[in-house]
Amino acid sequence: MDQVIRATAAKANKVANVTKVTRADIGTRPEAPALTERQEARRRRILHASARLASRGGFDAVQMREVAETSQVALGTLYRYFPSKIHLLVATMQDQLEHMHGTLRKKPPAGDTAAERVAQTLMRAFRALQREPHLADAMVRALTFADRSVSPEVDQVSRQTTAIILDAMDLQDPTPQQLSAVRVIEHTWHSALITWLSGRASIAQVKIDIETVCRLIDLTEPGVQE
Amino acid sequence: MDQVIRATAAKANKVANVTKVTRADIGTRPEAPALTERQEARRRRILHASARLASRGGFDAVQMREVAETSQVALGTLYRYFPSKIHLLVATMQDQLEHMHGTLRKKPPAGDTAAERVAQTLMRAFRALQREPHLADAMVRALTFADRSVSPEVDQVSRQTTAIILDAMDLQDPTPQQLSAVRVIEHTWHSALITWLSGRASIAQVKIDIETVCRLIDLTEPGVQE
DNA sequence: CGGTAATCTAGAACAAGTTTCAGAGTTGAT
DNA sequence: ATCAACTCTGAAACTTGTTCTAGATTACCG
Repeated sequence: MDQVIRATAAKANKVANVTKVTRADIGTRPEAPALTERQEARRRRILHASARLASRGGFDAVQMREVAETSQVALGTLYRYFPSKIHLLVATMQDQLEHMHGTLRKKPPAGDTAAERVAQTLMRAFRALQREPHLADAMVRALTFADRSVSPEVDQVSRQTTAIILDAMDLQDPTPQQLSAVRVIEHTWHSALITWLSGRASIAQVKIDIETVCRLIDLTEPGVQE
Repeated sequence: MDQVIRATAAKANKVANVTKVTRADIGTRPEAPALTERQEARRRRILHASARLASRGGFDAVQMREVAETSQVALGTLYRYFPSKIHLLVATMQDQLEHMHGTLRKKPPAGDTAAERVAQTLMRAFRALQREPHLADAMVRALTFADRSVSPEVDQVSRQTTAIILDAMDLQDPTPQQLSAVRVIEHTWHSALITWLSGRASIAQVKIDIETVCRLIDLTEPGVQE
């Protein structure tokens, strides 16, 4: 539960004795340290195992030893690819989000206002999550539990989410106010998911919350106010 | 990290063999199983130790063995009062929230619109959290990481937060729409705190987010629309 | 091809949350 | 005051995330 602090400490160590540059975070997307084919395959196996275990029993069912075993990789190797369980699950989320974004792109939401389209898109995503509630649990919990050492990866997830919402709004260049609204929508989205996952809010309630927050967009949409 | 599942399982067991009713959750407020004076004192010591350790190093610094030692209580006893680290930290949050609510009540926010008053109140709370960022970290992380087994306690925290916001709005009987807005504000509040705590958003950014979401209130305030 | 640095494996070891247990201490009702 | 039930203590044990180590394997450079 507190292993994160140790992960952070370790990372600090690595930075400290820079004798041999150990490349951190093989698992992260953007920089892509050019993986071997076999490495890419390993990475894929790991993410696949992670998602499968998560689908079964959520956050707690993703046990590092089991992920390693399932993906036929030594425990140490797993940790080289993903420096902590949280990193692993956040990476899993990135992976799933990409799928999701692709899927959503195919059927753009039909709605007159940007608010409607965004609400519709989020509800579509929500229904997808409902099909794999355990997986959703694992990913969302990891995301909100992540500490500073996972910031880059979490940020990446956040950017991806923003992209999905902006896509739904179908805007060329959003105003700062609209970007603020998008931020708030993301906040609401995450937090509402959590309350649903922990059984404190119904699906209907989440729907209402999403629709409510999406009205914020209307507030900014008319645009011509200068 | 996954101990929560075991805690849940254990609780299930307790429910299962109901030969001797083991009273669960001494730590929870509302039901108040009538604690002895000494028990009340223990509970207080534990919460105090928890808060103190959290203030030092955040979530990870609150180690159950150390909390037990500091509060002069056996480990088993600590677990009898608070069935998991998460329970303990959520209870700590309840405790702090009570303080906070009391403090806020003394100086009601000055503002013309409900939106302003709420934003002002939340920023005041935010500044209080900034004074003890580690404590804030511990409490918020526990809150969002909590699973179903902690739902009642988390719900209690949520109700308390709602009360604070409604207080700031200064309404007699809010409409369903206003309640929705309050829910969304709470979502934003929590999620914004997380992004700040994990270093992904600045204080200024949090302020903007809060002010943005508070505009939702204006949307519903005029009220006379039937 | 040969050598060297990086990577991978198996497995032990460590840390902290959680559980368990036997015995000592309290409490409450009679 | 006394007995039964409950609670507390101290310590060991167990689980799972994380780290470490020594010895294979692999990738790559010449």
